[in-house]
Amino acid sequence: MMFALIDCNNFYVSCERVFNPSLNGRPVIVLSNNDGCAISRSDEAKKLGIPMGAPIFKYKSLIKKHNIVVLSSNYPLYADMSHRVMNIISDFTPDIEIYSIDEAFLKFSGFDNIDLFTHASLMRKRILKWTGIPTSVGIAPTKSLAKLSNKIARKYPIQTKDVYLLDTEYKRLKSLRYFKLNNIWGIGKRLTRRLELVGCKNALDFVNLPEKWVKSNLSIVELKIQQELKGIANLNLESFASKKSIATTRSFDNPVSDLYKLKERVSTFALSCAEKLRRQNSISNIMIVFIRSNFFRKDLKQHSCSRVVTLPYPTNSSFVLNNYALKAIEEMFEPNISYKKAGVIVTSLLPSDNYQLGIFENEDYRHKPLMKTIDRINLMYGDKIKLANQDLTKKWKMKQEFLSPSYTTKISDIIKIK
DNA sequence: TCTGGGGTCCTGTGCCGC
DNA sequence: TCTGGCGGCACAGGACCC
Repeated sequence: MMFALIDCNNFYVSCERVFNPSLNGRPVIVLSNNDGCAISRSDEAKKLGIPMGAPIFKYKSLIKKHNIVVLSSNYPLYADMSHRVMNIISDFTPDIEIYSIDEAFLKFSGFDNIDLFTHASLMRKRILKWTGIPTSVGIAPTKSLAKLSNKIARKYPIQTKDVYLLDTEYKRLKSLRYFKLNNIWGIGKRLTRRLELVGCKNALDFVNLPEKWVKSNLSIVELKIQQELKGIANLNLESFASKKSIATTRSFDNPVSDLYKLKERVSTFALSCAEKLRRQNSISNIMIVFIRSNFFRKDLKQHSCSRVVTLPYPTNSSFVLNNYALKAIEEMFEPNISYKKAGVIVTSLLPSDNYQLGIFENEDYRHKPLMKTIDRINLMYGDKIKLANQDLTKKWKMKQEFLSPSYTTKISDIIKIK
C-alpha cells in the first residue's frame, strides 16, 4: 500500500498561463487579495528572488527591472481549474483526499501488480493534456514521506520525470538526510528553532530523536510525524470531513478608526458567514469576532482583541449573527486606534435540516423563509438586499488592478478562437 | 502611502466544582 | 467549614498548513 501526493506546479500562475500562453517562459507572479503580496510565482520569478508572500511594494524596482508580469488573483478561475484536475485524478484511484486547491493525497491499495511510476506518469500526462496544468507526484509508504517525495520530484524534474517513487530504505534515509527541518510537513519556524537547539540539522536527526523526548517535549503531533517519517503509516486519508468553521476576514485598504465604519464592515462579514452557513445547510453555535490594528506599524498604538460569542441557539440567520457581531464590536472598540483588519468566524457547526427547536430556543420562525428569499434575490440580482446598518451607497472594493478575465466561469469572458 | 484569506489543531491560563 | 489538588471547560493566542 502506498500514498501519493500530487501537487500542481505554481498553480495560480499555471492557470493564468493556460489561457494566456504569452506568459510562458516569462517571470509571472499572482498577488493575494487587495494586491498585497505574491502568493504564486513562476519558476522564472522564483529565480529572480521573489520570495513567497513578498509584499509587492518592496519589489517594485525588481519587477520593473526584469519586466515581471504581475496579476491579481482570480479565484473563480482557479477553483474551476482545480475541479477539473481533481476529476481527472479520481479516474486513477478511488481513494483521494483533496487537501487544498492545488494538492491531493491518493492511496494506492490493491495496486500490487501495477507499476506506480507508470501509473502516476500517465495521470500527470493526462492532466497536462486535458487542462494544461503541470503537476508533480511523490509516492511513498506514508503521507509525510509522500510530501517529501513530492518535493524531490518538483526540485529535480529532469532526473525524476516529475514523479518520484520512494520505495526503498536507502531512498528514505537519503531523502531524510537531504531535507532541512523546516521542509518537513508540520515543522515550521518555531519547532525548527527548538529542534536546532538540541542539535538537529536535518530531517534524519529529527527522526533519530528518542520518541520519549519528542512526546514529552513537543507533542503527540510531532510524534506522529516522526513515525510517519520512519515509514510507519500513522495518518490515513481524511474522509470528506465537513468543515468545522467558516470565516470571513479582511484587511482594509485604508485603516478604520471610526466605530460606525467598523460596524458597517463587520456587519458585512457576519452576513457573509450567515450566507456561507446557509449555502452548506449548517447552523452555528459560536461566533468569534476580532479586530486588529496594523502590526507592521510599530510607530502606532496597537490594539488586537477578539470575542467569543456563544449564541443563545444555533442559527444561520443573518439578523441574529449581525446583532451579536455588532454587540461584540461595541464592547471591543477603542477610540484612537487605526484598525487594519477584522473578521467573523462561526464555529461549532451543526446540520440545519434535522435541527429541532428546544424549549428555551426562540429563533423567530419568520427568519428562515425570509433568509431563503434574500439568498435567492441576491443570487439573481447580485447582492441587492442589505441590512439597515450596511452602507447602501459605498462600495468596499477589493483592490484588483491586474485581474485576468474569468475565462471559464463567466460567459462574457469565454475565450474567443480566431 | 502600500504586508492575504481560510482553515485545523494545540497550549497556557483562569475559573469552577468535586 | 476551610483548604489544596485536580479534571474539565472556556477562552485567547498562536503555530502551522495551503
